[in-house]
Amino acid sequence: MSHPATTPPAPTPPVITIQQASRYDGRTVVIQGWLHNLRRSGKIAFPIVRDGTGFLQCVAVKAQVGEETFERIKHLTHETSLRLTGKLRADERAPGGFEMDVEDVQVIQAVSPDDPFPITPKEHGVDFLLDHRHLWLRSRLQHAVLRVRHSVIRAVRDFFDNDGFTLVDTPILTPAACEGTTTLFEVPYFDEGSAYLAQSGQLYNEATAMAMGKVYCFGPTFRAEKSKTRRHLTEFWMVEPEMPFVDLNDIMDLAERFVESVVARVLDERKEELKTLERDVSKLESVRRPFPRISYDDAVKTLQRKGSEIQWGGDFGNADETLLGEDYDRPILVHRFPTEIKAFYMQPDPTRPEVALGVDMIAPEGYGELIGGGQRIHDYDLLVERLNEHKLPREAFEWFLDLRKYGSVPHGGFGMGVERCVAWICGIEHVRETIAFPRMIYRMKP
RNA sequence: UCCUCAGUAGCUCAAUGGUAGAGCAUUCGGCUGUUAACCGAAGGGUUGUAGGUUCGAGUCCUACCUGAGGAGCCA
Repeated sequence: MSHPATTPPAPTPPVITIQQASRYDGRTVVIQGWLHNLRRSGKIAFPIVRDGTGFLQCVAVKAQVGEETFERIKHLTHETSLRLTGKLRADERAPGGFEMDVEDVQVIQAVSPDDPFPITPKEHGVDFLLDHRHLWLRSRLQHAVLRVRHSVIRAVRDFFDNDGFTLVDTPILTPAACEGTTTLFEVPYFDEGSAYLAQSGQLYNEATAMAMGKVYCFGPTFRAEKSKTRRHLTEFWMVEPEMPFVDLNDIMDLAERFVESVVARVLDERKEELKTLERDVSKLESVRRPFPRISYDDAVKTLQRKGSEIQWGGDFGNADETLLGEDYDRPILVHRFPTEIKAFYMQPDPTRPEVALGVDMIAPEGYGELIGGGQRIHDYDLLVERLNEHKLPREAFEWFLDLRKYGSVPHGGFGMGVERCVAWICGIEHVRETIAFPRMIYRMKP
């Protein structure tokens, strides 16, 4: 079937993302996105469009686009979805360095003026913003935080993948308390009665490490504790490496290299976002090995000198962690905590059984504990003793004891909460902004 | 669970116990380089809920509801 030759069709401009704008300088392109803001005067309008990859200032001059198109642009409402055609041009006056001379606008769905986009350019309260989290995500700061989070997660995976670790994900539905300490979310589970949402993958990691060598798991973690602070979520993401044939020093070495590499990666990949967040990047550039290593004993003395009420044997409060971290320009490693305040599986120091071979990494600037970990008990009899001391049901831990029966080796690892890491790197107050849909004690919607 | 604070227009906040107001958002008008644009006008209210004190309550008292910050616990 043939058509009579008429005028050749006009070349269709390429559809590009805002991120690609610099590669199309001087060319006519199509941008698909949402109207972020609109400034206008009588004969010129500046629609600012976002498409998920960035923000682009556009310019529509009445004399160029024509009366009818200009009128349509003038009345566009916030967050209307649209397709803009125009020529890209480098311009210092535009916030992103590039702007588009609009030739045509096609509205995909217009936001009704009777029910305008609720989040305005002015300030809002936390309650309102969290109720509208599904829309709040569109704002510049939230967009920047989630892009940093994405880079952190990629950096975490790349670090372990390139360091000889195998990803072995651990179950989210678990039969009982893994550590017997924190409160768990209970869910009905067929004839078995109840299952509990995982609060850590570590115990399973100890099994997979004996099968695979160096392993890590990376997934959501659940704590049903009624914590109500800027550092807590009930659902958060945690990465947990576990290694056979290592001691506490090896674990601290790994934690150091790991955090250094994650921070370096974000500095490299997310300059724009850190700028949007007004993060003082010099505070991140100083995050280089080696990190100071301080024993719990010395940490307690330092804290007492600084006026803390802490006594040897007690755990650090948030104020203590801030006090400890404030003298350093990088994270610090505090090691060898009193055995009594640590989990049942912590390996005691053979030269001083009253302290355990555990380590916490405390972030600077008051962000608190970033990493917690240490060496695990590898001796069968000692582990049985600890289970008894902690009044944990032995039957539930038979499989865990098996690991000490069939070729046990010294081993250990740590866990890092992704949200605390992202909050620290971004320099934001509250972990709730570091995850798309935060789950907190009094908030589960949207 | 405990302590502290807050709730007024769609949003952010004012209002000595005496007529509920401003900015933003929305609508209309003006403006050719704006940067949270600006200027003028309009519409928009059961002051979280229930009770109480008072001639009179957004304001004072009691209880409750909702939320925030912190403590404990933790990453």
